[in-house]
Amino acid sequence: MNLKELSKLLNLSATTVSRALNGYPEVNAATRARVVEAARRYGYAPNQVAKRLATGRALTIGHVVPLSGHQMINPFFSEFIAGAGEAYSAGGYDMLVSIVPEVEEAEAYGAMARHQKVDGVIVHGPKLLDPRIDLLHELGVPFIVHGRDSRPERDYCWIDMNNRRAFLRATEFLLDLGHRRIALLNGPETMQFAHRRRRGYEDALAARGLAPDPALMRGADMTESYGHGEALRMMEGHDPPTAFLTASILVAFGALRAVRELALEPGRDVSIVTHDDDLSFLKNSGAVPLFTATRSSIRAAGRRAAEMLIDHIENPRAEPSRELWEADLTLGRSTGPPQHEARHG
Amino acid sequence: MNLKELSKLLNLSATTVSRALNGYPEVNAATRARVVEAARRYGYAPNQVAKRLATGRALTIGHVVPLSGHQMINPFFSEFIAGAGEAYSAGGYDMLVSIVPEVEEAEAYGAMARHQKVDGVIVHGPKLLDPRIDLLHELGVPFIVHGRDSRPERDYCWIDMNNRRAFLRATEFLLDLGHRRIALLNGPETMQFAHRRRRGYEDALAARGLAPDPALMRGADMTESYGHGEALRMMEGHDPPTAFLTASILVAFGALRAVRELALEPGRDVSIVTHDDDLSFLKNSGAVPLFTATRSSIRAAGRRAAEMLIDHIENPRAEPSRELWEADLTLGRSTGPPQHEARHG
DNA sequence: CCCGGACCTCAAAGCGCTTTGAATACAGCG
DNA sequence: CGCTGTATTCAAAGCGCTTTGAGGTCCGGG
Repeated sequence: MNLKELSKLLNLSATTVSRALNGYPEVNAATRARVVEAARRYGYAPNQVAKRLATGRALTIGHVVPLSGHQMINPFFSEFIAGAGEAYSAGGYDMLVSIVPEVEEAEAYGAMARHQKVDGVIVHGPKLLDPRIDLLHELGVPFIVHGRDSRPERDYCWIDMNNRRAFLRATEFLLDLGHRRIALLNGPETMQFAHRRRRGYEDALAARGLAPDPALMRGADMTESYGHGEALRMMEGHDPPTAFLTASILVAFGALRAVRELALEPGRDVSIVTHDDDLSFLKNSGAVPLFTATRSSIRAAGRRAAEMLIDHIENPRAEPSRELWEADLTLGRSTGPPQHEARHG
Repeated sequence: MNLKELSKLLNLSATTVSRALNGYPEVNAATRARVVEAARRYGYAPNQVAKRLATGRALTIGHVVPLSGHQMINPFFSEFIAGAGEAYSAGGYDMLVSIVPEVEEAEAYGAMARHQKVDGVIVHGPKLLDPRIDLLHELGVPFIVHGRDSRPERDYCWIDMNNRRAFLRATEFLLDLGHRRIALLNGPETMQFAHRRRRGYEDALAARGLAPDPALMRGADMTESYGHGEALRMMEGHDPPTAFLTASILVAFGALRAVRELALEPGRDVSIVTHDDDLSFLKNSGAVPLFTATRSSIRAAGRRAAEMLIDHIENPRAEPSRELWEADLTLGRSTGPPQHEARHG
């Protein structure tokens, strides 16, 4: 059933039927009712492809998801799009996802734009100096960055968490408890967010006159086994840390497992603070949460990012908008004063 | 730059340019070279929307992802699409993702099909008697089910893991070690896959003349905290299990955490066997894997499902194909004979 | 009774591509 | 030289929708 057939059935022109269904004012209320009813009865639904060609709007937003070097797909991605999906539904947009090896990432954006498949794109996981931002500017595609470049003064939309401050506060919190040897299990430090987190960590140490110890700092894809492996290695080294600051709850679970394997009590023998993206399948759960954590919902960010992008698409002349969210710092069961200080201080 | 402009520039008709670029044989080799070069130089890329309208093919495959009752997004989904994405790239297809509350799931398939946005869809997570299968048949949309209905004799494509046998083998393995009180931390039992897993578990028990104990069986969304909570409760109950069989590595990590909190040694005091979907961010890692597990890569299944669907779309008259994969059973560090038997047997 | 305006409806053009059916050019053949 | 066949190119129609610009109808005011 297409528009022509439906209008024939109704003895109306395609124009009128189209207008009736799209809510244009210049059609008689009785006619509209008749059209809507017929469309319902015959199960007519406009062909989106034709509609897109005619209107020039794709009503689609693109996401490019890179597979990291080790073919890992970012587990936060599904959480982000769960949020974005809500905004898309509300705004009548579809979501197009392209999954590509990391090295083809930029090209994937180019292809989406040139073929006019999408009205806008979301840029995930910006690197330190991210070429995609210039690329998208050149291509003239509306976009929003989840995170930001190191040149945020440039004219583009972004939504980000205050990574530096979150890790500054987390580190200060551990320092206040008396910890001096605090390990950082960071995300991949080619990423902007990880870079900022490290700065927060280092700034907090510096403010107390402490120098960061390279032996206590790592950066890598945020997996459970990374957290476990690095925590184990550090704890078994000489002069082990008394606390860990981890970049994701996945890493924190790994570190926790290492602590338990060493027959130590988390929160007493070793402290763990983590950033928590509030993943729906890995909750920081419990009446008192398991982990002391800086928390910012990645899903909420996805929802908001989608809203902002839609807004930007529909009002292209408006100023690019930015939002910087602060993370909560919630107290859990994984932190306490270091053993040594507790006994003697 | 569109086709008309490019052909004007080349002093050729749009027909010839289109054919040159699409590899049709009836165009002179020299002409083709000239066209291809010009397209490259001017950055011409055909408008996909127009192409789709003209050819009647969407070159897009749809995924509908439901948000469960508690708004949880299935973490396996991202892993599945990572695999599927590879097949789509290879076949020139795009991936359209629609994220909807569970109750609107069927309607989302209907909308994709009626609006002709997609050439086919993937059905995730079939329920016991899944209405989507009939619906898609009626709508005439090619589809493949990841999993299967309880009526698999009906004519549709599917790819599934032998869930029943995997859990049968896992249970038998624990029984062979001497375990008699084996807890099952299953997925949501409205799902076909969880239902089959439970049958495997029960069949294995029945074969040894053991009756399943309802106190040792649970089914729910497969989260870490579910695994932790249920394992803790069961261990603290009277007549606790000596082994756990869990439906996902997420649940297994939860159970492991509970075991450790009780100061018990996994593999010695309590055994854990899990199914492992081989998630890239939650590896069952180690020289000897952490968990004894039945393993089947959900990502590989995604890749294969996409290939099969594309095949089905391009050869609609062929018989619907099915594949049933067997899971490996790999030995890890989380299992051993039960304490009591070990001492006295 | 005529005219302007409000209201409703329509035919046709256009979105950018593919594909059909026809046209042109040229070589080879009898 | 006329004819057939092959190789190459083209004009035009069509995919299903929106939108423009125009036409028709009906009303009240002059």
